[in-house]
Amino acid sequence: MTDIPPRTAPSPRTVPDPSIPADPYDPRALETKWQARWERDATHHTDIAAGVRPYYALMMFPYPSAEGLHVGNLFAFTGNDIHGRFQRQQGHTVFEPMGYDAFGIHSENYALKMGVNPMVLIPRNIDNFRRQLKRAGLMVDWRRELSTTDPRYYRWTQWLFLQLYHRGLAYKKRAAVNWCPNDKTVLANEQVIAGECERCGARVEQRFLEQWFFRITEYAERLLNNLDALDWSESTKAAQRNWIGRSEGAEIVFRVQDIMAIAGAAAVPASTAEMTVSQTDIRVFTTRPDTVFGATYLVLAPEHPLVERITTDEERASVLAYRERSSRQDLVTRRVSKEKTGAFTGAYALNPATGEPIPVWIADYVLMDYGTGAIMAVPGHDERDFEFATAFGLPIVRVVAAPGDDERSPLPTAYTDSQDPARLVNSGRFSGLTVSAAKHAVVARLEDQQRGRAVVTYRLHDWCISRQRYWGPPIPIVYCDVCGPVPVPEQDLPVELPRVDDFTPDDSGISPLARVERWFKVSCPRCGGAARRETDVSDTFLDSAWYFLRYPSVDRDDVAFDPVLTDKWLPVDSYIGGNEHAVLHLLYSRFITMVLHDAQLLPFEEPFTRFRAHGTIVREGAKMSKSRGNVVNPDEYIEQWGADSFRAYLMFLGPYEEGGDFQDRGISGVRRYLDRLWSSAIDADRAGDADPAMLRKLHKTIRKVTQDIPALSYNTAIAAMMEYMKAMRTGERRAHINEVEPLVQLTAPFAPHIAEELWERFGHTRSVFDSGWPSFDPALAADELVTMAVQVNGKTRGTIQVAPEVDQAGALAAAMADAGVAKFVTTDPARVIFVPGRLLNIVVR
RNA sequence: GCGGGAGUGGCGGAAUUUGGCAGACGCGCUGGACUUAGGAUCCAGUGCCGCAAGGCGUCCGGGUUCGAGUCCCGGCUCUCGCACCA
Repeated sequence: MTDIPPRTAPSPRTVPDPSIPADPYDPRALETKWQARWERDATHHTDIAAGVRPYYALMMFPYPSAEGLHVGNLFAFTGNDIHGRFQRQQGHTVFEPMGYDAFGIHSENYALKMGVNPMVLIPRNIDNFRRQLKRAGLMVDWRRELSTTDPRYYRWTQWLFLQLYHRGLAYKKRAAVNWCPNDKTVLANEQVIAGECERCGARVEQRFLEQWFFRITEYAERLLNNLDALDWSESTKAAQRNWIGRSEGAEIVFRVQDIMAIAGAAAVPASTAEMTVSQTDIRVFTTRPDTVFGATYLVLAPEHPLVERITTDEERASVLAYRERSSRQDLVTRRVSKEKTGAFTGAYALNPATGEPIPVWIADYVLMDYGTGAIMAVPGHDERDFEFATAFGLPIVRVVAAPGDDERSPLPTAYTDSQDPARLVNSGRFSGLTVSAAKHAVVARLEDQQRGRAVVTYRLHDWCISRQRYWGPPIPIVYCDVCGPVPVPEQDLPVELPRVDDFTPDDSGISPLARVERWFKVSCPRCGGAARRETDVSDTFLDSAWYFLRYPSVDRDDVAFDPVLTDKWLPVDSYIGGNEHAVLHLLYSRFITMVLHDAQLLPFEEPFTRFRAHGTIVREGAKMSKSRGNVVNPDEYIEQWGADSFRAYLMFLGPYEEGGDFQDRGISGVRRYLDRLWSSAIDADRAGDADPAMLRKLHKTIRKVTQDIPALSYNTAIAAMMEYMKAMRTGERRAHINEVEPLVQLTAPFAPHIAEELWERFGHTRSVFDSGWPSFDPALAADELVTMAVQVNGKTRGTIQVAPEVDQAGALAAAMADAGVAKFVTTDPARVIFVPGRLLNIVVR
């Protein structure tokens, strides 16, 4: 910080300085006073059971890092706090809770580094966070604070797991995970930065481990469709649509030729509802079934289960070698190098459209976890297939053409147009059809032949919720040799995390909890025999996927969330948070809410009625980072300028939903505003009447602020108040109390401490937040005279002061009386454009 | 590649919803007042060129219109999310 702090108290001098008021604005003293007063008077306590007109104003709860509160946290919380305080002044009972998302790998890694159990560290971090948050003057009901690491909380996280388990939405399967060979641990996706471990920088490997999953894909369609009706930031909805990644297409069956010649394979046809599938039929997914005549080969993902069965003896060695090579390659290098590699299996499949045999390849450009893990390659009309076919000399056939294209000439590149002028060629009876018509026709034909069907595929995967780590809620499952996996009975929850000294992850890929025998050795809840606990813990995102349900019921140990309170407070009226959680947290929360709705535990299926993503703050044009050393420490600024100034500056520096540039110098502007508010209020004239012109200005300001706050246009709301302040003080005039008092109420959400103090000094005994909100009189907010722009041929040549209801003739007369205008009007106007109250345009030829 | 957002003074940003005085508000800067002093406070000015009259100005190029930062067409740049997704 380079700025000189403002003087808040008289300097120690022998002669009193007359320019320093006897009673200056002293934010430090006053903020301490009011924070204590709020606590004493329970000003911020929410009457959960009996409060009227409930309004749930929620912000994403923080991860309590050891570094303390980040300015980004405070930006988010302050924005929510202003909204909440405003709603309270509108007469709502506002609930603005705070909690801590304290499980997870961040905390655990930090604890490992310090060599202290996170059970010890986390409470310290939380204490520090709470101290900082209180200093910022948030309207939080601290009695309802929660931490996800509290057994009273995660007991219900485990309960939630069981609800999904009982509904068949939790299952276990082997899956690829991120493995850091250096830290010997599984990493969450978020812990992998550009293919490297975020802690040590080692290249992350793929490992296959048994994992617990939630069947979120079963909800894909609902998660997608509901978005349309949600009042959420458009960018967030777009990110979710993107993530869900719905695509319409077809599944087509290719029969592998000459099955009996392949050793060990038995062609036993099995019939499904839609089509006949034999054990070596290859199902592919395509969004372009219209191009099936151009499918000149098939590609399977290297790890596709059919590979072993169809590979011929001659090709076995090279196929296995390729498979081995690609499995060692981590996902990231695979993405970086887009060079096409692959191996021929020796097998051929019949193209159901042409009847021709086409070769079956494996290649890592086909992903096992999307579609069916197999594609029909149409090199003529897909860029990747074109590259592959070129690299391996496979045939390229044109089956779509624009008018005028030579149907026989070789394609220089893949022709991927599927819009109107493009038509099918070389496609038998389908030639001549448009792409969209052909899609339907081809699928219909394949359905008749039982060789295909229309399907919808999603990019969304099932949610892997298990973590082979220590710092999380243990998954409440017990494995019994006799009974198999048995859920822990609800009355036995929580399954408490044992306190251990050594929670270092090891090379086994198994949770550190697997070393705690006294903990995992249990008897089977069903048969009483010897059994073993699940030693994986659940993903942090599960903790945060339901916390908003817990706040109103946080003092209840008999239920996760009380139905009556839930009905009263939820869904959340206003949710504010960062767009970095646009997909994971917000999608998981929606999913969990839908599941609980289906289980008839919640009357709604969307948790957040309104969501707004706040922007990010940069500093002096650059991203804040520890390495740059340009991180804003809220404590320092609050110390120097006061919490009120800091809050107001954060809200003023840019549009809330975009964030902005934190410039150290800028904070002095809002501080000056508060200084002036202070002195105007202290010196306010209590005799006589307010200036009518000023009252008109006041009512306009009230209208502007009242409209801007719900829209989160905090920067313009503050600008409007500053503008009013300037008007009130022009020519060093003394403001009348009736001009200042409502301004204090308007300022209150932004700068609560100073507002309370001034409100009290005005003689009120109750909190300014229970004083209501100034109303504006539209008649008063309207001007007596308006300034209209006068243009000649579209160029502004002057302004006129007229009554708002003046007609065209009146405005024209007034305009022509203006010499500056008249001199441009040399002939009779050819035309006059009149916008009442705004503008007059005189058109001369 | 797909999708979202954005380009406006020296700087942060208003006005884009509904086409109607571009630059609100703040920072910074300039001048002045008060003052022993000022990095405090207060007053005035501040888009660019020009003594002025006036001209020019919202990423670039077209268009619609009496009138375009705002609408339409084409392009450029930045930014965020997803990405060999078939």
